Amino acid sequence: MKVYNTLSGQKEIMDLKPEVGMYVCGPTTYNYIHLGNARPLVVFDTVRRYLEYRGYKVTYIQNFTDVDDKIIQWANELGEDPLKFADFYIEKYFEDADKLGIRRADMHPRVSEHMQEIIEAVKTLVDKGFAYEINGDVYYRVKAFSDYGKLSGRSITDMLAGARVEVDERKEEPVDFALWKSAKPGEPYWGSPWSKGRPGWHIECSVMSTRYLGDTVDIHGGGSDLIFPHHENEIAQAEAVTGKPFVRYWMHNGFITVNKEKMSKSLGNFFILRDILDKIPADVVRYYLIATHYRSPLDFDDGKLEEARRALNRLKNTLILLNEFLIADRHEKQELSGQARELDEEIQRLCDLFIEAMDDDFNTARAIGHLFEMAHSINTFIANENRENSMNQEAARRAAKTFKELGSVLGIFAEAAADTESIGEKLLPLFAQLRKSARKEKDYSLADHLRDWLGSHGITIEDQQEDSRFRYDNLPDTQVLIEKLLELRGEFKNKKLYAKADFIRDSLLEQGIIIEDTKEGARYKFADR
RNA sequence: GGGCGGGUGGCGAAGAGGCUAACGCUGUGGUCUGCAAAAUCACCAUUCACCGGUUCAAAUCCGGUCCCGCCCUCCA
Repeated sequence: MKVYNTLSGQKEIMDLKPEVGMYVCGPTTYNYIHLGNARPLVVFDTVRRYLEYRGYKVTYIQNFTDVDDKIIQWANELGEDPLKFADFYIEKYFEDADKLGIRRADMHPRVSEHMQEIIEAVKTLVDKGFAYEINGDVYYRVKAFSDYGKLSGRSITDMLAGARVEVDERKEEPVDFALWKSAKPGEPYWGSPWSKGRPGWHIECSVMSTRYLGDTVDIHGGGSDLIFPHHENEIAQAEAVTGKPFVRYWMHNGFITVNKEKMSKSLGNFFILRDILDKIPADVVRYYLIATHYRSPLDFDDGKLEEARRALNRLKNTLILLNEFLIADRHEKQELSGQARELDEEIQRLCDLFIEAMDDDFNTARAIGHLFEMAHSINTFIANENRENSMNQEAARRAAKTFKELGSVLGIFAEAAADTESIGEKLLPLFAQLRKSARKEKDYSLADHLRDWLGSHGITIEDQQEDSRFRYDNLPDTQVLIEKLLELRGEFKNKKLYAKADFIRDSLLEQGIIIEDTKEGARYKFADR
C-alpha cells in the first residue's frame, strides 16, 4: 500500500506491522460540527475500515479538545460551566457522527482528563531546555528544536526573520508558542508547578497520542489547515520529549469549499452537519465526501448532493435487483460455467482493481468507479439471465457478497434497519394491491392517481412484471396514509364498489386499525394490542 | 512575499510516459412498459489552461506564461 506522506511530500510505500496505531485530531467542542468538519471524519473512518479490510488490527484514537479559549469564552457568555458546555457538544458530536456511520474510536481522550500527563510533558520540556517559564506561562523554545518546520516545509531562520506573528514582548522569539497559560480571573484552571492555568492547544495531542499509541504513531491525520502550526508543534513537542520520530505517516485531507472559498467558521459560510442530515440520507453525504480523492478540494452546493444521491442510487439499485433475483435457500455450491462464470470472473477482476485503487493512497474515487462497473455487470447479468438456474443463483450470490462487502468498506450502503416494520411499511402493500387491480382493470386514471399521490409524498413506485417496487427515504406519517386509504374507500363506496371498499377496511383491520363509519364520515382508531 | 496543491467533455471526477482519456450526473436514440420509472443497448473530449522543449512516444517529464484554491492567525 502507498500513502502520500505530508512529511516527505510524496507517496511512500506503507510499511506497517499487523497492529496499526492511528490518531486523528478531533473537534474543539464549542459548537455543532459542520460539513467541513465531517470530511476528515469520513475520510479517516474509511481509511480505518480499509486497513481492517486488509487485515490490520487498527487502534484508532480521536481526541476531544474540551479545554480551550473559545469554549471558555462562549461558556462564560452564556454563564455556563466550560466543561459542562464542552460536554454538551461532545454529546452532540456523537449523535452526528453516529448518524453518519462513523465508527467510534477505540478511545476518545479529553484534555480535561489528561492534565497530569500534560504537566509532566511540559516539565520534561522545561528540564531538557526546550521550554522556559515567564511569570507562570510556559513557552516552547522553537530555536532549540533544529528540525522545526520539517512538516510544513519552512525554515526556522525564515520564520525568525519574517516575524509576522504578533509579538508577545516576553517571549524569547516571536515563533515560540504556549505550552501552559496562567488563568485570568474567571477562567477555569488546574494546578501546576508554574501557575494555576491550562495547557496550550498543541501539547494535548502530543501527549495523548503517545500515551495511547506509543512514542511513534503509525498514522496521524487531520485537515490540512492543521499542518501548520498544530502538527508542526506536535512534532516539536513529542520528539523533544521522547527523542524518537513522532509519526511515520502524516495524512491531511483537503477542504470543502463553497463557491471556491474554504468553508470555515470564521467566514460564516458553513453548513451544520445535522441540518444537512435532516434532509439528506447519511449514506449520500458519505458518498459525496469520498467520491473525490481526500486530498483534493471539494466544492459544495445543493446540486452536488443531489448528484451524489442519484449516483449512489444507481449503486443501491443493484442491491435491490440482487435481492429480487436471489432466491432464498438455494445454496448449491457448484462449478460455474458460461455467463455465470463470466460474471464471477468479472467481479473478481473488478474487486482486484478496487483493492489496487484503495492501495494507492486510498483512492476512493477510483475505487467507486470500479463499483459502478460491478453494478453494470451485475445489472446486465440479472437482466439477461434466468433466475431459476442454480448456477446463476450461485454467481449472483457471490457477486452480491463482494459488492456489499466493498460498499461497506466505504460505508456507503447504510445497513437497512432490519428491525420492526413500521405500520406505514405494512400499509404500502395495500397501496400496491389497489394499484395492481386498477391496472388489471385498465383503470389507469386510478392507477396513475395512486402513483402520483405516493410520489407527492416522497414514495416512488416502479412497476415490475407482477408487483411494484417502492422507494423512499422517509415514509409519510401513518396518519396521512390511513386518511388517504379512507378517502379511497369513500370513493369506492360512492361508486358502489363495495368489494374494494371492504377490502380496504379488512386490510386495515389486519393491521390493527379499526374503521368506524359515522354520519360525519369514516373514523379510525388503533385496536389495543 | 514564502510554502503547498491544482487547471481534463455541458457538469463532477479518475488517469501521472505507450491499449478506444475510467467512472458518475446530465443529454440524445433504441429495447422493455398501458403510460412512467428502473433496467438494458448505443451515442456524447482526435483532445487534457497556454507557449516552447525532451522523447520513437507527453494530459502525464522539463522550462516559461496565465489563472485558481489553501497555509504562513483560531480553523477539519
